[in-house]
Amino acid sequence: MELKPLEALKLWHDVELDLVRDNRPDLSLRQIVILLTVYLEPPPHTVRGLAKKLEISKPAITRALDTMGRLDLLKRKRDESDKRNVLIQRTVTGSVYLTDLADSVINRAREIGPNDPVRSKTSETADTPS
Amino acid sequence: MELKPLEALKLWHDVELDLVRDNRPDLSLRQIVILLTVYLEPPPHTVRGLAKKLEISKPAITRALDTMGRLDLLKRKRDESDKRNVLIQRTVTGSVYLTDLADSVINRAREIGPNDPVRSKTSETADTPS
DNA sequence: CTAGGATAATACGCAACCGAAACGTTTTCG
DNA sequence: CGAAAACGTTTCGGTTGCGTATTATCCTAG
Repeated sequence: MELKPLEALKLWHDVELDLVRDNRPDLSLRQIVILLTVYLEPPPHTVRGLAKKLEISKPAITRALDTMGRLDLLKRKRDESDKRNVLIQRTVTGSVYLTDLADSVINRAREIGPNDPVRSKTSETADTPS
Repeated sequence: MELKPLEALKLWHDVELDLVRDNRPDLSLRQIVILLTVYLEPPPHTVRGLAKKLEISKPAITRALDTMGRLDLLKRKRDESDKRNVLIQRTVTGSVYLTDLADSVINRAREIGPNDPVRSKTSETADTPS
């Protein structure tokens, strides 16, 4: 898939705008990366494993699990074969969340191609003061 | 441009991972949206205009301008014709920041197409405990 | 069965963010 | 003029995030 710089930035902008407006719980960059990793890559996922792979500190992972667990975006489960480990698992709510994200990316990407990158529907809410 | 759900999520994941790892100053979702809007849409940009368009509160815009101004990602300028207004302007540093972001999106998007969505180079840093 | 290593969680101090409300300045309009 | 509106900023109280350092629990060797 080929993109020009302005198209790439517009895509990014449009999707992030969807995220901001739909005011879902606003997750930090780290949290979103963790969530996506858990859902995209094959289990098992542990705190240490995620910390190493994503280059995020372990406490940051733990806190992210606290927050996203509270939001039911994923859940913890002790590893019974080695009780030091915590396995991070997916939830239905998390799947829905990411499905929505994927939809946003797909729809915004679809608009990109045959479009003038400058004037989209944005000019209807003018940025200039009245 | 057409994307499948898994491809969309993988693209999002990969780019966000670039952002986390390159540890640039980590901007919040709102901040990135503000930054992108200022650079993608034609000026002038005001606090009130951005707040309305992005559905973000005015104090949040002000704080974002403080932070990103400190990082030299954009700058303020009083509107001389109406001194109540503050015009938000671009900077070289901000352009570089977004150019890097665009590069990341472009490169990650290029990898998407003819690729197996499951096993990429991620498996070399195994997520499983040793 | 005890010492050492590994894992996740917690404590602490700090910084940043948020929304609502209040404020100071500038412009507009009666 | 003087009052009202518009604009951006600041203040307030509260929440959340981060990293470093420490703790509690569990496994594994010797």
